[in-house]
Amino acid sequence: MRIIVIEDEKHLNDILHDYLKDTFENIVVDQVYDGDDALEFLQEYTYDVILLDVMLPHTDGFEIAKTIRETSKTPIIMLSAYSDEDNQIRGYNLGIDEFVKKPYSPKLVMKKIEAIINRYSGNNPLGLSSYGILKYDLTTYKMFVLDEEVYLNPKEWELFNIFIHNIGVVLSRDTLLNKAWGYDYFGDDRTVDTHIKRLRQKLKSAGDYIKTIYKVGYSFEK
Amino acid sequence: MRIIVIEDEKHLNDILHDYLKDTFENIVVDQVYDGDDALEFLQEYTYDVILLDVMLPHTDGFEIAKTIRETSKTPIIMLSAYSDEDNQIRGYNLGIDEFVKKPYSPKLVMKKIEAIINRYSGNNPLGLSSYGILKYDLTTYKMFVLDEEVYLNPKEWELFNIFIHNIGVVLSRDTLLNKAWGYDYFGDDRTVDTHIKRLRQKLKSAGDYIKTIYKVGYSFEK
DNA sequence: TCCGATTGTGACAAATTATTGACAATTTTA
DNA sequence: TAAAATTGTCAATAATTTGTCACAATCGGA
Repeated sequence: MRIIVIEDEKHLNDILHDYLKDTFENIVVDQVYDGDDALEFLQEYTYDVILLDVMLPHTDGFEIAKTIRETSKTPIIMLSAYSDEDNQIRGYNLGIDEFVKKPYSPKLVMKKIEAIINRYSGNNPLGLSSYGILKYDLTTYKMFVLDEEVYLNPKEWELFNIFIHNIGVVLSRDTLLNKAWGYDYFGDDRTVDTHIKRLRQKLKSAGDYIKTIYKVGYSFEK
Repeated sequence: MRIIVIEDEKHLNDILHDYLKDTFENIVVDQVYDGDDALEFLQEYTYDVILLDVMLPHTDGFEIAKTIRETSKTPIIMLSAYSDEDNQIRGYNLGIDEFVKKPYSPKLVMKKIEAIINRYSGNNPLGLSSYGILKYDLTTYKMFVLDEEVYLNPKEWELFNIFIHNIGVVLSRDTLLNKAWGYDYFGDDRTVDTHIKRLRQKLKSAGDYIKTIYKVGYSFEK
C-alpha cells in the first residue's frame, strides 16, 4: 500500500506519517509539502489513498484535486481548516471522497482510510455510490447529503434514480412523467414540478444539482 | 502513439520529450525546432497529438496550426508565453484544441494530453462540439466561451442553432423571424435585432462571430 | 463630409414559465 | 379501520424571458 501526504505544515505531516506507519502494515508513505511537488509525485507513483490539505504553497488543494480527477479515481481525503460548508461542497463537487475538518484527530483519519480501502476492495457493507456531496445506495434506499442521512419517498427515489442514470441529459416533464409514472399515466405537467421541489428540498445543498432548463425541462448535474 | 513537439527552445523541447517518454508507453516522440521542419514532419507522419509552440523561427505556430487544420483534425495543444486572451482567441479560432500558458508544468501538459486522448477515443461524457472559442452541446443546452460556461435563453439557443447550421450564410431578418419564430408569427423586424444583441452579449468575445450585413441581415462566421 | 436610412442598445412592460404552499385524495401502515 | 404518510392538483406568487419602443450610434451614398 502506498499513500501520499500532501500537507505543508511539517509537524502535521509528520504526525500523519507516523500514524500511518503505526496503523498499517507494509505501507509506503510519501510526504510532500507543496502543490508542485505533489503533482510530480502523483505523476510518478500510483497511490491507494491521497491525503490532501487545502492550503498549500504554489498550487492549492482544489487545483490538485481537479487535476487528479481529470485522469484518475484514486480516493482523495481532503483536510481543511476551512470547515465551512462551501469548501466542503466545492471539494465534493470536484470528486473528492472524504472531507476532514481541522483540527482532526489522526485516529479519525486512519478510520476513514480503512473505510475507503474496504469500500474500494469490494467488501463494502453499505455499497454506497457517490456523486458530489451525495452518497447513496439505490438498492437499500439510503441517501446521505454531506454524510447526513435523509429519507426520500418512493417517487423521490424514482426521480433520483432517473436523474443519476442520466447525468447532464435534459429531460422534459413529459419524459419524466413517462419514466417515473408510466406511459399510461394521465396527469398534470405541474405534478413533476412539485416532486422536483420536494426532491430539491430533501437534497438540501445538492438541490441545485437539479437544473431547470427553461421551457424544456430539468437536468441533473453537479 | 506518435506525438510531435514543435518548440524552438531546445531545453523545453527536451523536457517535454522526456516527460512524454516517461508518461506514455509505446510512444514515439518527434522533436522539431522550427516551423519549416514541422511542416515537413507533419507532411510525412500522422500524429495523435501535436504540441505546438507559438513563437517559432521561419513559420510561427499560428501559421502551422492553420496549415494543419486545412487538411486534418489532429488535436493541437498550443503552448504560448503570450497568455493574453487575444492569442488564445486567435488560436481557438484556428481550431486548436487546448491552450496552455507558459510557464507550464509539464505534468499539466501530460494531463491535457491524456484528457484529449480520452476524449477522442470515444469515452467522452460531454459530447461537446466546438466552433472557434465556443464549445457547445445543442442537446444539453450547454455553451462555453473560452471554457467558461454561459447560459442562453430558449430564443437565443434557437438563433444560435440556426447560425451554427448556416455558417457564412447571410440570413435576412425575415428569414430569421420565420426560422426562429415560425411562419405564422406576426411581429416586428427589429425584435430580431434585440435578440441578436442579447446573443452577442452572452457570447462575449465570440459575439463578433455574428456579422451585420448592412441592409441585408446577419451572418455567422468566425 | 453631411444626411437620411439602418442598426445597436437600454429600459420597460407584457407574456410566459417555474416555484411554492395549501389542501384534498390516495395509499400505506399499524 | 383509523391514523399517518405520501402523492396529486391547483392557484397564487415569483422569476424569467420576450417584445416593443425611443434614442444613440453607425453606415454609405450623394
